[in-house]
Amino acid sequence: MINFKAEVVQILSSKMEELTIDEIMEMIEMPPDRQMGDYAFPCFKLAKLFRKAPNMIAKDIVDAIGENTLFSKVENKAAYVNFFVDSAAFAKAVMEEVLEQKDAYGSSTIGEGKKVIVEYSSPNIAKPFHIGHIRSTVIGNSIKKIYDFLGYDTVSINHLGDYGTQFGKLIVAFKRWGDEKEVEANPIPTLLKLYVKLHEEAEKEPQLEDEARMWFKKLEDQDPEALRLWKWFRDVSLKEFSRVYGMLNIEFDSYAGESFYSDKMPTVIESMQEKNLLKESKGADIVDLEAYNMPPALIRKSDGSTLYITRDIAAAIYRKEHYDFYKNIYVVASQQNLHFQQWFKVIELMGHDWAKDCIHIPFGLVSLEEGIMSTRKGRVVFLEDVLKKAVNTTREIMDQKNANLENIEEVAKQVGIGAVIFQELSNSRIKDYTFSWDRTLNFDGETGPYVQYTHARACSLLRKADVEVDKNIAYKLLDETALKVLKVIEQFGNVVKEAAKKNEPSIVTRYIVDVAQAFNRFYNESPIIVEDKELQKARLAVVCVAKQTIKNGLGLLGMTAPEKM
RNA sequence: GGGUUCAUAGCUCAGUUGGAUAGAGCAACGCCCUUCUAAGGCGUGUGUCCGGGGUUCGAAUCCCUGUGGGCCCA
Repeated sequence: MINFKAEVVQILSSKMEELTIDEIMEMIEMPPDRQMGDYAFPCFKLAKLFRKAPNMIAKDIVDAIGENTLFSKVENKAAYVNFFVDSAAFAKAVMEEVLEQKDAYGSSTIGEGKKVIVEYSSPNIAKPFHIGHIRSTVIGNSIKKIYDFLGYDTVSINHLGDYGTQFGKLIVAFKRWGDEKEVEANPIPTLLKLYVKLHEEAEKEPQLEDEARMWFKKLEDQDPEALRLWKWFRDVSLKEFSRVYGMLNIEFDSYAGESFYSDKMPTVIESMQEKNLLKESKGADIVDLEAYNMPPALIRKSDGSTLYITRDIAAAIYRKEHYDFYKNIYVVASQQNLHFQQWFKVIELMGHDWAKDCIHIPFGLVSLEEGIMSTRKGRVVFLEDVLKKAVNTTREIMDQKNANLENIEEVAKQVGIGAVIFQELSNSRIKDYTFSWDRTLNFDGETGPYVQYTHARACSLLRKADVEVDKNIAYKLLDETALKVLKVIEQFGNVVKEAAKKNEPSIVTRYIVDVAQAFNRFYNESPIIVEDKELQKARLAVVCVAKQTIKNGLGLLGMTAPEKM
């Protein structure tokens, strides 16, 4: 594809030897309105260099440039030099690119040969999968897909919370009050009930806590009964999680959770001892981080048990050895900021220069209108319920609008669940938000259904016209609204790179809305299927590339693009 | 108390490395389906960009400071 920006730089560079190519590249801007041109070069900064008023500099540059084939007009306005791209040349460049690349349009090979690990979702075993878990799950999945699209070799890891003293408690509770059939039938709610009951009973009967500690010890010592129960709890929980992952269409390359690293911690602690990092404090082993303005990292408690931080360090070291990652990304709530800073620092102090390749991607807190979520107080919204309700609502809307659709169930799932994912990925990660059914189930405006609907409309046009779109198009027939669509589409590649750079899927989400808005304006203003076959073909080509861009974009969010809805 | 993060329209939020008149969606009201899917399009109104300083040709954006909220640590 012709790089118009590079052409602008070339032209400017030939008129101004005082500036380097890179300096000019840095200064180029996109005007806020297309009427002002496609690229702009502001001259304010040059005032000192040329000892002239910025307006005059801009005027001189324009006079010097004269005629050019790629740009229909070069104009001076105030202190700006504005470049107007020749419409036909631009349309040709964009459309050829999309039509050639198809599903790969917007992708890149910049990540080739580099391995990126993305850890996300990571729920706790035997605990409900609630609306708070959606963030890590969906953001992480999208980040993985974005890196994939840029050519990186990605590994997705679900770091399950499947180890710790709570399993001792669970074993005790199950042995006392549990029923195998009940657990099998309804695993997580039943296990949760048992867990809560143990806490209540332990207040009256404190020796239950000791019993629980004993059973966890047995688990660590590979006692057959403890191991069997733990594994069973893990399996039934995972089965339930898998149902939700299935609805979201999310898969993981690895489910290596906390238990997987339990036997890898002693060597890590030894290595810290060798490096003289550990200090004793109140019977516990810590790494003093005062020099870095952080509280100490607690590596081993006075009773000898290890902590999350030790497990995370062991996991990171294992991953470096096993995967030799280029980047090791953690999609975990911002509450854990300090935790990550601490152990990244410990890794660095251990002499691992790859500490800088470990990245924590934080996101904000989800709360309910009634307050912060609390499973024990029953203040919780289950993710599966949200997804089901979204599908049902979609189904109701479809029954009114398009009841004859052959695969209506399937489409209702794609749209309903897509709506939840899209909304989750609409705002910047870091923002806190309050979950609201109204907002989740509203399908008007900047929503997933809006974008999918736009895609379905485009598909419908292509079906109706039933002509093959190729690159042999009368580009000059396209009018302003069509060009605006192409102008947005051209940005896709940059948008994907920007989203990866900032690890921010919402950049893609909002971009897709821009594409859909531009397309819908075009759709309303310009009849596509018209008598004039040449014009029809040109407009259909716009429909085709818009459809392709929306589809590719939705793919990066982990969504599908139905052809009918 | 320390750290961290956020504050933009009634609500939810965008706003690229400082750049031209600060933008979307929701909500409200009005218009557009005998023509390609109305989950759509068009139009109407609203801003102390949290307050105060500073940097400069230019600040919602950068620096300092104050206020208010979230989260984390003892």
